[in-house]
Amino acid sequence: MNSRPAPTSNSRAPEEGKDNVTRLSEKREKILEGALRVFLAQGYSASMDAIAAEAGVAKQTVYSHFKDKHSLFSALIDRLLDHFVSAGLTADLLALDARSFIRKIAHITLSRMDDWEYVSLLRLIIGESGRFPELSELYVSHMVKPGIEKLAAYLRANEQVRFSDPEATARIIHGALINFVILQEVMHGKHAMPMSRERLINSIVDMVLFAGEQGKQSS
Amino acid sequence: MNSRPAPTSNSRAPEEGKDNVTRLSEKREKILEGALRVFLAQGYSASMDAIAAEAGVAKQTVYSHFKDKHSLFSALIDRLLDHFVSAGLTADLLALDARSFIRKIAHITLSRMDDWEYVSLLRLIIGESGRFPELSELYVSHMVKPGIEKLAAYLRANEQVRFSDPEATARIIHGALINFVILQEVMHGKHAMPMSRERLINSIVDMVLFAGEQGKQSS
DNA sequence: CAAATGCTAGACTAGTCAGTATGACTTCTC
DNA sequence: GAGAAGTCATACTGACTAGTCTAGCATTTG
Repeated sequence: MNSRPAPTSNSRAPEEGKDNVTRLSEKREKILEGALRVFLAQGYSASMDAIAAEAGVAKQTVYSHFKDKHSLFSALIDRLLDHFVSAGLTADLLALDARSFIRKIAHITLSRMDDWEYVSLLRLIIGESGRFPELSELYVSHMVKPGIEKLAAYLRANEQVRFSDPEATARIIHGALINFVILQEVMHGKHAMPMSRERLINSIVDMVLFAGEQGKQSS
Repeated sequence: MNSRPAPTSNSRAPEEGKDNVTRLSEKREKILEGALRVFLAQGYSASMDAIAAEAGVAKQTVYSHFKDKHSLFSALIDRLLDHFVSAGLTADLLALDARSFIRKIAHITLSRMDDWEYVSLLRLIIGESGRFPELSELYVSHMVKPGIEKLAAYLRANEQVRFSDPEATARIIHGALINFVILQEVMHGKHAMPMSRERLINSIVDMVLFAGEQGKQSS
């Protein structure tokens, strides 16, 4: 026993034309991609063997790039958060009129319902917010806070509407949208309580604009 | 070695005055209470040894009442869901005027932020909604759906307000409230983005009433 | 060529965990 | 008092896991 198997022809492609730095981060990239699939599917309890296998990489290689499981997990979540942050609301939206602006924001937020990675990330961050409070705080401060602040800034600056408390109003809009994502997709509620995105968006837009109109009259 | 320790004086209180059924369910109750504390604190990955210890019961006793870990977990979540459902909105609230009604609903919903068990349950159900979709569906159909339907029924029936889509409006109110709980407590966002409950509630009430008022005028 | 670096497969350590088995103790019922 | 039912502490099995170690292979660099 203990027969060492025939050394599998360890063929590695030449990979010419790539400098050291690129090649250095190549394996790291593969590991993060494998970890993404496995962690998002199975949660933090996923095994390091499964991650290495999914990444197509030896377990030792994982440990040569990341100190331990916690580090890998944190690095992955950081990366994912960065990825989704960059897809936030851009400056050109601010030129839109109030109705179009809110519609657009709502559409962008709800479009993430179709993104398995986003839905799984949401579930993972909320689920592990007990064990990894620093990650959920990162989510709040990097994704939620800037989004709500930008929305509030728009509501405060726009001439067409006036609210007594734009920050709270922004939270209501955001909460209605994110909770829809959580309820329908994260918690699989779309069968038990179906509702089209358009219906929700229409109601939000109407409600906000009515209230913003009223705020102007009473000022 | 392998010295069997002196049989600890297995003193059991007489427990007179309790019939068989009561005594039968006594251990089960202790197990569920221990499981509650441990599962809510550590998630599904908590060990059965830890649960038995927390319940003050032998592990074998746990397995004599529950087939396996999954059964115990499901039974516990079922029970917790029942517990929180019963504390929902009661019939006497329906007599309130629109402003008071919405305030009351909001206060009740947000008061659960102070309940460690509720916050942990929310985190647990969302976090395990990948592994246990049936539990999150139970949460949706037993807690969320009835609540939103009652709220929508009120909004539809009340003479003081009129909405083009009461169901969607109810979802907005519910989403704004629950998301506040998730953001502030479940995800520990209350330090990064503090906001008083009263501010949120005032904005929700104003927004809904303005919109409900407008809906009447345009009909 | 020779050293260095990064990788691979696989064995290994030390520990945990779900679930089962054992044998003894207590209480109730007949 | 005998048997049944429930419980207890403890030990055990088998599987799995995080992380380490070894020894060898491939490529780059000096």
